[in-house]
Amino acid sequence: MARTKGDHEARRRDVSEAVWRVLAAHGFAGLTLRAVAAELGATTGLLTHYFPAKRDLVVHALDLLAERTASRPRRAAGQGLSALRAALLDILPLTAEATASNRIWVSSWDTALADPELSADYARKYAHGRTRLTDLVSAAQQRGELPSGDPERIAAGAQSFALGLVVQALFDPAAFPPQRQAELLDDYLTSLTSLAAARSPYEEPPVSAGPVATAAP
Amino acid sequence: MARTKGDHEARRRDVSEAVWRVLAAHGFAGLTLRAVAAELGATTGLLTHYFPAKRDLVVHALDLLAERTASRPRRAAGQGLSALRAALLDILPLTAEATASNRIWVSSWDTALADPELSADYARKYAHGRTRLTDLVSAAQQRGELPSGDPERIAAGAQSFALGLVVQALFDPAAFPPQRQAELLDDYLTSLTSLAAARSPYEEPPVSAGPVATAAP
DNA sequence: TCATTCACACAACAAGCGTTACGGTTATGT
DNA sequence: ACATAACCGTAACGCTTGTTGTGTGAATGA
Repeated sequence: MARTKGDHEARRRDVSEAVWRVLAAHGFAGLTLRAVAAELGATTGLLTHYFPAKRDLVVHALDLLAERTASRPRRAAGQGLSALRAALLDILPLTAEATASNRIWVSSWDTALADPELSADYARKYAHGRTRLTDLVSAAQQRGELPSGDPERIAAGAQSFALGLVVQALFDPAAFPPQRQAELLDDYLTSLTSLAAARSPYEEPPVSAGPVATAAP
Repeated sequence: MARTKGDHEARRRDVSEAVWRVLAAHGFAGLTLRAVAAELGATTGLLTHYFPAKRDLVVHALDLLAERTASRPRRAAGQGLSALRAALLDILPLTAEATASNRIWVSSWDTALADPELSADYARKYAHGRTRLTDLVSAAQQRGELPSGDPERIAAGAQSFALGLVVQALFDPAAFPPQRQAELLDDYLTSLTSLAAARSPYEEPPVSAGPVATAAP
């Protein structure tokens, strides 16, 4: 029935992997059907056979990347705080593979922010990640490894920290080798650990203070 | 000498501002000379008159954005920890203008990561920001408002936190309104404040632990 | 075995891109 | 007042892009 005895879906995976390679090397600006075809050692005919349009190609590649990232072998996690640490480490570009994934991910933000539908999709995705982290924070709190405090807020902070570290490490891998990333993360977790349960020991003026006005059009 | 009595440089600023508007609305994928010209109410002839090529147009727009961001009115900063807080707040998308700037900035990461020269430029830029933060951290430490500890590391952590919060706020402005961003930042600063000077109260296996191998090709 | 169907190469398409050339208009220096 | 040069609209160029159509060889099912 087919030249390659091939699964239809398996070929689509091959194509998506070629998309990843092109994206990791040249970004979205360099993502053309011909570039993907060349990377695959094929022609655009193959691509259009498996994907009706470029948009579908990209969507499938990103979906597959997310899925694969979610289901990739995660590091051995203990319980409580240790599990939180493991989850955050799994986000960081500590390996070549994770670096490529993160690079693609960061690159896709341009496209995502320009498309409201995609943007909402991403927001949902990050919100989901936050609830996952929230559970881990709660568990760590119940074991007494983290002081009390709104677990959702702590999780949001942790996600911010990890996300920002990803970006920095991508731009300056020399300044942020794996070990340093882990050190910085541990610094962060340590500061969470020793956080007094009583809120804010110092008082500051509200955000709107200063010469810059608060948002709102 | 000219149709508009115009400063040459002033017109170039006008053009760059049109570039910002197009970028904020449609991202780099939607940045075409014709789109910029339309946004400006002019034609591509004007653009090519002021910029020899598209690349120069983009570079100038981003340079100007960085310059303007650096020199925009900053919120009243106190001393020490308060100054650090102010500097970090100035990064966040708390105003409509800052949101647009950050959105453009994040979008440019795709292009930047694909170009080694630009990438190095960005890395230098962030490194510079880190040294600026490092000074603020040192000052806060000398006033006893922050526990001792490598100020450079604390600054790197703070920058990561702010950067990640920027990204989250861009994708989910509803979940991260200005006040919440400030709360999360204050949470972070509070945790720094109460950080015990003695290092890491908990012990963990090294990074390379777990099923995932460490980087290095 | 023969018709069919899948898998893909190949080639051509229109649309949109950055860039270039040109020409008319307007303000300026002399 | 006149030459000059800046300003910028107009239009065309060649190229690349995503997409479409056609054709061919291999595998399949009857």
